[in-house]
Amino acid sequence: MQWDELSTQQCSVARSSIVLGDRWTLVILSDCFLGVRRFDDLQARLQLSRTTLTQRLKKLEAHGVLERRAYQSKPARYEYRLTDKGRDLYPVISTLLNWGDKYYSDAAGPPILRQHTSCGHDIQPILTCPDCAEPIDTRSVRARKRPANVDYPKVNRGPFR
Amino acid sequence: MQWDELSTQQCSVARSSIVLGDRWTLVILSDCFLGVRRFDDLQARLQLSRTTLTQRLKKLEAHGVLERRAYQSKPARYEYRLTDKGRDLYPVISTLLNWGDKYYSDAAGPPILRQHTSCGHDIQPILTCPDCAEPIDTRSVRARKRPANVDYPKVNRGPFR
DNA sequence: ATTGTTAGTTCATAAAATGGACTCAAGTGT
DNA sequence: ACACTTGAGTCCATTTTATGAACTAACAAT
Repeated sequence: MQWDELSTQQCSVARSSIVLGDRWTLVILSDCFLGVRRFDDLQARLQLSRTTLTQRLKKLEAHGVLERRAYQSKPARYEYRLTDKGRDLYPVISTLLNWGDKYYSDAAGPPILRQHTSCGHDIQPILTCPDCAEPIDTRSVRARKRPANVDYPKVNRGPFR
Repeated sequence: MQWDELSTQQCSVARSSIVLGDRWTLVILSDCFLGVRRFDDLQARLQLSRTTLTQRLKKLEAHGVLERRAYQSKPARYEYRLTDKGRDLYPVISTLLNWGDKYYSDAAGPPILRQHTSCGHDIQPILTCPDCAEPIDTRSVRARKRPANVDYPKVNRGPFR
């Protein structure tokens, strides 16, 4: 199977991966969350080829994660901004950051700190249950297919029922 | 810059991306969290080429995310299991799943449900502050470089101070 | 008139991904 | 005894992507 046919899978991770599971894409988004908006800034900071950057930005725009908008007209210049859909990726980037902080920091700790503005602490956000507020990890969750429904395709993913 | 030189960046997302920011890697891990352990099962379920799967598994093993272990010896057969470091990626996969559920589900809802075993609800875990327990999004966190320290390299990442 | 800035494109080369066949070491069926 | 199957890969030719360096268009500044 080709990489981009993966979207046909009934799996949200697979579908998300089409957009995000590419070289450079996650780092580009990370920079977007840090406030970088311009082509040349992204290129200079990430040191990826301009060709690849162009392709990634087009793809992110096509998927509605970034919006390309003119910030001046003579000459026409464009910048890239996160859409609401893009901003909804914050938890993904944030948990990825947590993991990198835990396993790849030097002895001085994480290079970038995140301060929670309302309580003032430097934090590593955690996953919790929206119902009971308990912290969530692998073992506290059980995955299962959604119930069969005549009107919708049967879910064929998962080694379980 | 080549993709794998990205690790030299002082950025936890960049460092994590070397391991995860590749085609197929996130979906492979997703399957691992669902309990898939064997080469042929992964290959059949994901429909990626055997060559690519081999490379990805080797890389994940090299980075300590998966462990390759024999489950029988005549003939020798191996399976792949998440290590503790790999299990720590659950929040990344889980938030990715949330995002896919939100933007790519059909009208019948998410194809796979996650039940919180302790409270019984089907949930989409959320990010919260470990100190004050408030939900976290982009706007509630301010990023900054760690304080300068003579013994450690200065952080050169980030468009801010 | 020349130089600089920004957001790209073009093109040749290098690196990855793909698909299909093949291997190796057993185990199973007839 | 002989063919067939299983599982975890490897090998190789072809196709697809990525890389790097140079180039362009549209203006602004010196």
